[in-house]
Amino acid sequence: MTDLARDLLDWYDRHARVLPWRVPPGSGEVPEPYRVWLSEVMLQQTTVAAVKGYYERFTARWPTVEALAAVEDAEVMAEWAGLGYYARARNLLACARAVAERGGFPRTEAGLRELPGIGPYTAAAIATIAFGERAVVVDGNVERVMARVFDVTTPLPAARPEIYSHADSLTPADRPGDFAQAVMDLGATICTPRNPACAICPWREPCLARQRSVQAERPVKLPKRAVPQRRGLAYVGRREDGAWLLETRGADRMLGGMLGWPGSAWDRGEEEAEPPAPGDWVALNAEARHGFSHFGLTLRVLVARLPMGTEPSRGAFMAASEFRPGMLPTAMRRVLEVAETSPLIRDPEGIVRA
DNA sequence: TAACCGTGGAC
DNA sequence: TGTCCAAGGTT
Repeated sequence: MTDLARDLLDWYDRHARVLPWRVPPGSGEVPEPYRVWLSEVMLQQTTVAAVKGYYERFTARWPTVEALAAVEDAEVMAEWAGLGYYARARNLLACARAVAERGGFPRTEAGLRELPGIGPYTAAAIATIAFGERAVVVDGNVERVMARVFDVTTPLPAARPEIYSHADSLTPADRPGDFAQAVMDLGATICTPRNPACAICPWREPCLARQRSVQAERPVKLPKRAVPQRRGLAYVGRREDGAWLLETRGADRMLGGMLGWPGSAWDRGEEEAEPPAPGDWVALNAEARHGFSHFGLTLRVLVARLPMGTEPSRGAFMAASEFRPGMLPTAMRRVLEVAETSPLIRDPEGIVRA
């Protein structure tokens, strides 16, 4: 083991973050593969703070991969709502069912890599954290830490092979899982993107970027292009008994698998779409805005109070007692907030009485 | 390779 | 208010 790895493990033994999916470092305990896998998938491009509540709810409802595998799609998607990147939830279910079918998780990085939603990072992380395999774990934290310690000047993402070899050179055969988590903790708490706390870093002495005072400029990244703006429209229909007209979005669309309001496509500049049911649709003045990772979206909102017996051409009615705004992805929640400024939606029964 | 795929918090 | 970004994967 290198001196750097030893120094970092010593630091980790004293400063490891306490997280719901972790066991204490150096305890000899190993967390269940199911919990490691679930946490790693949730943590893909997502902050620890955002994941905690979702992780607790998922593990409380579904304590094993077999339990999760048996759940209906819609139930899991509703529980995932708000966490984003919904392909993760679709792959999560596909993976759970494959694992349940084969009788457990593969115990090697290569085996894990075959499963849906498990890429190079996640396969390495599960193999090393849950099974103790020596695997080279490279996430955004590791990229930043290695780029600084070795003063990598090649811009990301082209620097990935170089960074991988640096991480490989430091990863020990003993406690490789703790080492991987230690680098990630270092990146999350000390070697942060902005204002790194070099003064208290266990790697402050060997760090080349700190020696050269260029740590703020590492890693070098290629500029990303500006996000375009798109428009569309959404229909929020509510029946006189309070039921909501919703559709499950196709898996090949944006927000695939999630509940949403029927409306236009957003990708062809189309602001027109047939209403999902006959009725007196009223356009509201306010628009719903939402920022996605690669475009901004503005939606016109049309609302209608629909009579009992209405037969929708798109979507289906969901009883008011079954509906919660938390089942919706955030963009659709924004549409709902705008729609609820109209009494037609906010209080359909009041209209009936009037 | 590069585009696509969400969200909320920090600054 | 705008920008950046987080334990990435898929195509």
